[in-house]
Amino acid sequence: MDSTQLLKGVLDAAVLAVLSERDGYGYDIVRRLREAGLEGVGDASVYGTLRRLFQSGALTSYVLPSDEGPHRKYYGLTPAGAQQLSEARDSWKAFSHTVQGIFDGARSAA
Amino acid sequence: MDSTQLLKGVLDAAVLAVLSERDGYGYDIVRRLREAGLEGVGDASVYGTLRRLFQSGALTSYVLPSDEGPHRKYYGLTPAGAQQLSEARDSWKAFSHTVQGIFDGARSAA
DNA sequence: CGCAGTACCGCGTATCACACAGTAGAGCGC
DNA sequence: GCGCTCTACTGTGTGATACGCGGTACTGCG
Repeated sequence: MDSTQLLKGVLDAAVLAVLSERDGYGYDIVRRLREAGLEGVGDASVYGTLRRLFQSGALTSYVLPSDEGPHRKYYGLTPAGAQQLSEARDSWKAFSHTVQGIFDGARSAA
Repeated sequence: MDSTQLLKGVLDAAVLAVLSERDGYGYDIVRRLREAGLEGVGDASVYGTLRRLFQSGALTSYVLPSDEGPHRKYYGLTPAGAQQLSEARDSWKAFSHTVQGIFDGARSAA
């Protein structure tokens, strides 16, 4: 199974969710997502998502120097981002419920 | 929210699930999926999915005449298809659990 | 005969995650 | 000082796939 396709439409929300806990920068977010179970997530995917979310106004960003490497570009949720997270969460809930229902309706390989 | 993206990676499994109940033809499957809650699913998406699944060996197909319209191309699961459904179901379970965990970890716009 | 409903395709498009490669700063060993 | 590794960010091209739109074709009805 290719969870790549499953990820679509969820990565945005996952990034927003992770950032709602606390601000973070790209490299850090990748780590956090992987620790959360999205093990296969590619770094380029996350950076791309961050750019998209930022451009759509869901995120703010500010750069801070680091003591162990190049500067870090931190991202945080805007109110619009928080709302988007909320909506994504609702969508996810409805969608996952629907899909679950379809699988439950299927008789097969227990 | 665009459930289009969420659908990716799930439509295959949804079609397999619906067919595990009983064989069906394209037009019918579209209706069944919509009734199951996937309201926005496009017919072309389903036909494309059926073709793909058939070519990958997950489905068999046979044509029957209809008394109220053109012929119908019925599809049914092969053993490989049943197994793919089973795997997809497992993937879904793990994935949805992970995503749920990420949303639960987020504090936000309750 | 035209029209609606059923049934099936094909083509072009958009989105999105990913692999891969490249840039760059900081600290380490030699 | 040089190369190496780790941290950190970015750009390009590719593949998968759902969708919109349009087209074909058969049936029954007025």
